[in-house]
Amino acid sequence: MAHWLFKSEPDVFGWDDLVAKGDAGSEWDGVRNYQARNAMRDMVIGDTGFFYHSRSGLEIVGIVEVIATAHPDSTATDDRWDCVDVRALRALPRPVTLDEIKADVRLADMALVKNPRLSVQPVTDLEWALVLKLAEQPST
DNA sequence: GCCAACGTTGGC
DNA sequence: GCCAACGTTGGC
Repeated sequence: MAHWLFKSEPDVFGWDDLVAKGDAGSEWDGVRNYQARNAMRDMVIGDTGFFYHSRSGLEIVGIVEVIATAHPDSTATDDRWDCVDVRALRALPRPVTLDEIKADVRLADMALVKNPRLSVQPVTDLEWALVLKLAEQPST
């Protein structure tokens, strides 16, 4: 199973909003960027992803699961845009901040750091494990 | 709220 | 097909 990272502004659609959707989850709609769309087209059911709060928060707060593969984005006005469905799986033991990620040399290549504007991005197995490990350690 | 960085658009 | 102009994103 591959790993991903989904970004959203908590003021618009935050972790709590996805949790509120329950197991039925939600379309990850509104993506209008080809790289992000292509990432979603590569997802399979059961893939997991980090949920990151951009703009305010700047931290990874939870883990989502892909529950439907790419299908047309119901909010799109043309047929270029696809999206997947995701549901909240669990919150991290504690949020992992962007500052922490930047401070860890092993995470310096994360798309989150290198290409902050990409709203849906792949995460390597190593990055995934390292972020989870950070989340399990008390904040320093 | 500002603005740098990036992606997209459209005139040529 | 190039590239200037524009709009959007997101860290600060």
